[in-house]
Amino acid sequence: MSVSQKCQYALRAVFELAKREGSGPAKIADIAEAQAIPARFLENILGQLKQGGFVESRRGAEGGYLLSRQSRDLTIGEIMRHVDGPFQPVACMGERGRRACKLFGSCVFLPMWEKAGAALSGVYDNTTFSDLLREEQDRIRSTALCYSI
Amino acid sequence: MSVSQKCQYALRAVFELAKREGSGPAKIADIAEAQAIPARFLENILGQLKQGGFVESRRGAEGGYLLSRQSRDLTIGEIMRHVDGPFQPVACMGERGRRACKLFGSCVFLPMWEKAGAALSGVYDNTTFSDLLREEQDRIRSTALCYSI
DNA sequence: ACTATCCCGATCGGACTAGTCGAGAAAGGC
DNA sequence: GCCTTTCTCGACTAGTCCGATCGGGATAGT
Repeated sequence: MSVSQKCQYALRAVFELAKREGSGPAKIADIAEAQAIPARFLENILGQLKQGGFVESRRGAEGGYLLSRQSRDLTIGEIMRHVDGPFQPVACMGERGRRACKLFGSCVFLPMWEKAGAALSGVYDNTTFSDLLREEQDRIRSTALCYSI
Repeated sequence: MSVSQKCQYALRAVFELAKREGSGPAKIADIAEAQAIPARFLENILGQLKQGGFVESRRGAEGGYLLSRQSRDLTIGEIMRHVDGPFQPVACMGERGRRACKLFGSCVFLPMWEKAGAALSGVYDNTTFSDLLREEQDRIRSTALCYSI
């Protein structure tokens, strides 16, 4: 049910990179400040995202991180799965857990857990970072409008 | 995302009570055995369910627990909320958390978290214990059919 | 009185989460 | 060649929460 803090940071970091798409590498320190993430912790997270092939890094002066894919092809779900694991409400889903479950195959709840996991996938896999980007744009535009009135 | 072990036990316990609807009180020990729940732990859980008004108890010999409502009017979602709390993927949903969030109202992700929570509610609030009961009946019937062939 | 059963709070170990740290390696400017 | 900037990697830690257990008490039936 709940999304780990780490995962939320990861999403915010990727979102920040999406914001800066095409503006060269972004430094850890800058991302951290922009998104209110503990800088030292963000190091770990970006490392993990790099391993997953979501971001690339440039070292040395003027280095930093870049999105390796276009934000329009990058879904929230992909990042979440990579950081927090698959959308399984309970451990006894998937091959590994099913063996350990004492009620084995006959669990009445299993179909429901699967529905729930699918429901989450439905939300998270159908939201891309460019969707969020657009939403933020819209929001900024509407508040700007408010001020102008 | 994940449902606590305690909550799974709670659901199984209520399910077991639903199974025995109309057959007098069920003892902790019996429920525990039937559903593979640590008996001592189940005590806590049933106590909590009682406080929530989901079950009633009878003390002394031939005592035990009973469902206080009919299983057809009792949803999975109600039990889950009472044991694990509301369906909030992140802490910064709801009045209390929103104040603590550093990105305050301007968080791009919030609408998505709300959608996710609603998706879960959609699954869990629309499943009653009698639904599960019926599903189990169907499953038993179909395996019985298998054997007879 | 005796027994079966629920009841309540305290407690505990172990896992996991969030976060920190130090030292090192590559890239580029001078 | 040296220095600065930046990423890189693994180890480490403090705190929190979860699953589970326990002892002793209250209560109802026989």
